Amino acid sequence: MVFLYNAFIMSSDPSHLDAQNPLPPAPKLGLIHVPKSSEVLASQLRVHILDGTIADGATLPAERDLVVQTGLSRGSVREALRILHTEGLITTRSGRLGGSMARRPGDDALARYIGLFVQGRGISLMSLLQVRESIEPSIASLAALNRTQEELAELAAITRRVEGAYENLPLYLTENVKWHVAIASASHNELLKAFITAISGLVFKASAIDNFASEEIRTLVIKAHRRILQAIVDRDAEAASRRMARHLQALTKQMRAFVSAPVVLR
Amino acid sequence: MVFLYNAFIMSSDPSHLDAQNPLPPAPKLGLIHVPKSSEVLASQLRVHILDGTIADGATLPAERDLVVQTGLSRGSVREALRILHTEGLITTRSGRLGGSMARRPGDDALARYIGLFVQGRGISLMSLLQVRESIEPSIASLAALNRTQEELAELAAITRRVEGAYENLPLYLTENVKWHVAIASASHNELLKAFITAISGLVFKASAIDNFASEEIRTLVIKAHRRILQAIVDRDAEAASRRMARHLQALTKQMRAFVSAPVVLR
DNA sequence: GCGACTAAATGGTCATACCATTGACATTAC
DNA sequence: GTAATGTCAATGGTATGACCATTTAGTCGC
Repeated sequence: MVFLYNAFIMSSDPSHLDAQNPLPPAPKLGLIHVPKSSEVLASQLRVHILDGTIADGATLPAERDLVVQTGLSRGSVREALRILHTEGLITTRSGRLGGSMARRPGDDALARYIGLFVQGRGISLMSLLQVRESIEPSIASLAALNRTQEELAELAAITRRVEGAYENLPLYLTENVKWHVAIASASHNELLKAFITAISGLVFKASAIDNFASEEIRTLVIKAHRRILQAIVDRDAEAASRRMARHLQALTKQMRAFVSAPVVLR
Repeated sequence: MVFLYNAFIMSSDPSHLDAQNPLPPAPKLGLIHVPKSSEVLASQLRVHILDGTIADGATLPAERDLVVQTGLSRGSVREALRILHTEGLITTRSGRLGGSMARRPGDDALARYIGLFVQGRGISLMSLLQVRESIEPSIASLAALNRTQEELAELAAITRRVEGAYENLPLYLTENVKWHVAIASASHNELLKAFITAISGLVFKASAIDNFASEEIRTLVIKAHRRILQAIVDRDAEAASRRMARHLQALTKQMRAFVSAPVVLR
């Protein structure tokens, strides 16, 4: 950047002009964004983490090593690491054998940012439920097509756990979230799974405040779960999608009263 | 933290024991996570930005002011600001009247993290197309229900622009993305809009590399756009959803050949 | 009035020192 | 021998102070 600046000064200096060779017409220059040193370093490391050059779980050089490798100050190096940490691309530990460890972006990181978006924009619970109704029928459909035998066993297990938690409302709600995530896992679409993990978590947090899941509702939910599971067992994608859609419509109907307020997170 | 540590030392010191009053059974202690000072500051500021105490566009105190207000070092303050910047919650400018300006999380920030997730996890184009097919029919349906008169005009305009770019492939592709985003805007669901903005952008980047949009395909796309738009004009949610689903299925079919490779971003 | 210069405010970077945490290794007590 | 204990080195966390770079308000000269 310093170089660019000096070059500009020089080219503006008339003493450098040669009357026989006037300057060529000034090239059109766009806005120049001068990146911060920490951002440059973060970008380089990010590329290597994302493309696997730095494998998942591998440790990055120590901060002081990065200082000598890059020629930057320790503060700049630390800011770069802080960027990557915020992006969920590294974790950091103190102490001997400490350091920064690379990791692939996970559902949790994405869920966190979706949460920031929802809270910061004041997204209503209604909108959240619309999103859920949009994507979860497809998830059920994909799960019916793609589920493995192991996932089927896991789905049966979590379905039973939801039923077993019938009397224990907090447990029931958390198991319920896990049920939806388990279906998403069986869809074998990681992005949809990440979305539904985030959405379900947010709906849970928002609805756990005014706990609205009456016994009657819980009974209906359990019946719906069984029917959806059966469709997935039968590899009946169409039925899985349809039943999931009905299930969510029924739930949304029950939540109408709370639905206009923006989502509040604990 | 220092206090906790000292207290623990003291309670281990036998000279403090009273034979008549033996220590009560040790209370169960969980893992203690000691947050970094920068994270504490970032959390506090984040809350205020998200809940609007620091309004959108308001400028935060200067770094040196935060130093005196918080008692932290400038490095820690800067790391906190770097966290918020990475989260998309502030922008920063140098110079007099510079500083950090609060802003609500936007589609761009969320799209960026979805991009990180997709690239870092090696999500395939097929998966991306599945997500698009999951959510965009619902978006079309909501758009049919919620569109305003102004949005209708905008939709007609962008539809014409796509048609006008028929011969200009790069322009055609970017206008095509805008068409999908415009539909999402009309749905009045900000989260779905953010999702489709991200997904469309990723599909665009991935497919712009092997440009596969033949003339034949473009002709079909334009016809489909018109029919979807008509359903939205007619407030026919069911038709809008159905036509969008068919449209996307047709597109996906055309992309089959490329679909197994992971998404590569430019 | 208008341009050029100056000064001040602010973020960006660097260097250095020291504290805090953690785990390997040696030492000691039994 | 083995387990408890202590020591020390590696590493991240924090603080200070200085200076550079960028941007704009204000001032001066014409």
